Amino acid sequence: MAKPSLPQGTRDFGPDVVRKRSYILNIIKSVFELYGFQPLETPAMENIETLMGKYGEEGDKLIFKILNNGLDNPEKEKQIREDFEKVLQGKNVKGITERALKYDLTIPFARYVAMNHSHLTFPFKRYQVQPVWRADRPQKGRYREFYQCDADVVGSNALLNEAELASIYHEVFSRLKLDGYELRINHRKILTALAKTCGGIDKMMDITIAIDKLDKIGIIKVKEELTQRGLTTEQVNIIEKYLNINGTNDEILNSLLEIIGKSEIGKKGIEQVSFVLANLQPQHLNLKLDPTLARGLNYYTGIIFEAKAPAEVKMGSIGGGGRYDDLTGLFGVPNIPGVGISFGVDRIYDVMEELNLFPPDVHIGTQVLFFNLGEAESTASFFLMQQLRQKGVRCELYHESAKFDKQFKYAEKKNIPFVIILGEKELKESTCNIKNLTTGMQQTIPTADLLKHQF
RNA sequence: GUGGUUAUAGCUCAGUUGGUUAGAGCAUCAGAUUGUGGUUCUGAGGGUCGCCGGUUCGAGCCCGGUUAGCCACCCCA
Repeated sequence: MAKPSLPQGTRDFGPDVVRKRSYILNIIKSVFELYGFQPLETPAMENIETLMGKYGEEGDKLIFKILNNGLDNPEKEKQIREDFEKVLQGKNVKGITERALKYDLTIPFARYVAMNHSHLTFPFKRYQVQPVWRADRPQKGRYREFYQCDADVVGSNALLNEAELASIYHEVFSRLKLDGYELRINHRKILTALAKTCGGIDKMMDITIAIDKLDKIGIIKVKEELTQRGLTTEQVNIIEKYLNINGTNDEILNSLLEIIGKSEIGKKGIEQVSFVLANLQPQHLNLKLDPTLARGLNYYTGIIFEAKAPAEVKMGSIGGGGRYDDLTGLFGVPNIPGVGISFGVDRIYDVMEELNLFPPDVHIGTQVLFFNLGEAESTASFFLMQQLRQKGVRCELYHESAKFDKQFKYAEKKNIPFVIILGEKELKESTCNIKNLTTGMQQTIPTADLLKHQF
């Protein structure tokens, strides 16, 4: 028998890890609820045409496709061979694969809204916490199965939503003690205006992909890449001027007005960003306008967000989002605009682990361990334990009569803070010993008082 | 998908130009200790050297392939 193993890029989560993940997830979910979002879940798999073509050419390649069942049916052999020929040419054929694992939560949500818009109350605010799958090659902070936590508002053009979503980022990261995070915003229309002034709208993709790398590769390489992508020196110079914009949010807005303010679309983008910034206290939210922020997903049309891990951990993006004018239009229901954000829990986990930000009590599962010191003693302990459980105290009784040494070590390993020792002597006297393993302090109390004791 | 790099005990890692029986620390288990853990001491168990093949009298070490981790590119949370 071969050694068991996991598929590339997937992980098991042991008890400690699940507790820490839940700690993060619970904070995110409760903040979503605090802002009036409602939960939604969609299936792990979608019909493949729901997903294809929504994430750009690269995205399509990273979608996990599911092989149809029954391909070995001899009656269909001829058709299947023909279909498979098409697969070899890089096409998707229903006869071979008609379903795929979901790639993100936004598109399935758009599909849901398109299917249910007639009986949803708009604006519809939903949050969704589920795994997604990408056939990417794994590396640090990149997995093939990972969780996304999304909050979206659909059916509203109000920029108030953007302001609220920015506050959610702040609230969640503050509660996680992840100070030092950075939230950057930009506007697709600002990027569009830039593209229009140099190279034309069809160069938009080339320009955004290149300038998005500024942080990583520096201005010189970005210029090289722009030239390589077919921009003239004059156009590259405008972009360089754009990339050199710096200063406070207000200063950046002014510089942007200078470069692209003449274009209607650019002006509109700048206005919207100003509005959102004006309605928040950006300095308190680590909120920074960043004209170089691009984001790959091509359905964004308005303000875009990116949350970055504290600079010292080299993780990059731990969340992102933005506004999309017409996502449900892809599914035949036009004119439902939306805006949403996403948290990448797996990356947030890695960052928190690296910065040691989990609270120590995150590991406390069982609060009290009853020692097992014999038959009569354990029967009495069991009875007491059940009463404590009724009170909501998480307890367990050691599974067999054993030496003290063993039972103490069990409690230690499981991070159980209290043990209750009830032996022959205590049984006679109707008392029990409560020992706090953190402090080493021990007290003897009448069993009758145990239920009143605070753990 | 492309390139680089790593893989030895549960964990972290040594392992000489290829040479007899592959080591250490930590962890585990047992004992010192039949009602008080964390310290200490003694002892024990634990390995198909990731997997498959090749070169060689002989491979943990060299070569090829493969799987997985990590890193870079692409892209992204």
